[in-house]
Amino acid sequence: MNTTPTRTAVAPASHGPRVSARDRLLAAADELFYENGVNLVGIDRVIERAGVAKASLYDCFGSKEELIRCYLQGRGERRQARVRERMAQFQTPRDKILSVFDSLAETAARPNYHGCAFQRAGAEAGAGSSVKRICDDSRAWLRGQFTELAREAGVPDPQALGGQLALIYDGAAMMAYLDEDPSAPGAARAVAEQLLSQMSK
Amino acid sequence: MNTTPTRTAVAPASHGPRVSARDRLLAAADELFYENGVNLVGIDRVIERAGVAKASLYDCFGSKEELIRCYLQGRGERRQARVRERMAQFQTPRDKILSVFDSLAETAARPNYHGCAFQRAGAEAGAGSSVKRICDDSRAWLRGQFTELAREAGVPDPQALGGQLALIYDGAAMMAYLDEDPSAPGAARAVAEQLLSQMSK
DNA sequence: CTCCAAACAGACAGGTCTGTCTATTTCGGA
DNA sequence: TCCGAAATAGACAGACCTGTCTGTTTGGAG
Repeated sequence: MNTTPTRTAVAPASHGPRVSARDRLLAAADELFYENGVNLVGIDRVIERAGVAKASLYDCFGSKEELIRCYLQGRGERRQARVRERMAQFQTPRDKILSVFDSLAETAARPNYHGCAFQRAGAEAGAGSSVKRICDDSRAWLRGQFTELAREAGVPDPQALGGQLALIYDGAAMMAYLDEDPSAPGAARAVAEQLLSQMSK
Repeated sequence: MNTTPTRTAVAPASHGPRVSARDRLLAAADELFYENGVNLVGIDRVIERAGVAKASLYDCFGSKEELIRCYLQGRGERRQARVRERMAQFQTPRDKILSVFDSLAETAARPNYHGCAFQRAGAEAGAGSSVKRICDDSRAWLRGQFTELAREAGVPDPQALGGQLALIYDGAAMMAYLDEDPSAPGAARAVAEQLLSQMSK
């Protein structure tokens, strides 16, 4: 059900529902789940925000869990795009790595920042759930990027440095969220710089 | 209500209820809230685990929120004791700082580690709630310790270094939890060492 | 022994949650 | 114009949630 194109994804050009119920549900879920946590937000609030009937939600997604999965998938794809776009503006592995923290700084500076969606959803989800698996995938992707760049930079132990950079990223996201401290990503970037300068010697 | 000594805190030496209902409730809450998150665990599960009547819970604590507050307070006091004890075994500010990460490594290596209780509860709690305030207090205490030690170490900007160390601690706790990676605190300690060695030059 | 506070069991209220179901409306394409 | 898919409103079931209340039992202090 979650792969149904739902009539016309492109604009119907005239009256009728501007966007499909599926897209409105995803937009509402993205706001509500991210702002309040997936467990605290009920189906009723989502469909009310989306202006959609409950049956439509279950026709489109089949369950709340599947809606959460799709919400996180969208977040993941958008983060990947943001990070890749930033990285592409730089040449050296070192600058590409640091650009990830600039990307985080930009995101965390937004007034309605509520931390890393994958940290929060992963912590709320049960250990073996499919939601947790999606969070794990996104986390592994970012860590993999760091590790790959560390390898390209020619450091002696790319896996170790990749893990450290991912750890710093985690800490910055958490601190920016819980302490409402938008300077955290900048502090994390400074730590990363020290790690990189030390490594290159 | 939450400060009532409840009959006899010390062992009644004979039959009867070994420990007070209050203490059994706190022990049950400590396990269940920490393992599953404060929002996912209902009152009924707590009283069932504690072997206590529901009325006793509301006599002792008045509300679930107050029980959560007391649960977090206990966690905070125990963490403070652990960290202080570790730090006391070392002389230099540098070694005291690193000992905090050793303490975290020990905690995170336990099989039922579920991350930092204050990170998780703080993320689940609403922005202005009293639960969030307790989490903020514990986080501020740790950050303050780092900053104070950085000051004693004579670094040029103790606040900045204190924040960076707290950030690394956050990242290590998160990564150890979500990725089930018990090596994270060790990696964080290595980052801290680099920060400290660089600073001292 | 008597009294009182603590703890007990358990029903109950009122709300929210996920998910199902019925019956109706809307709209594009054949 | 007519059919079928998509969407609609809204009732409903069954479970769980927090919190209140009634009435009973227990055990130690005076």
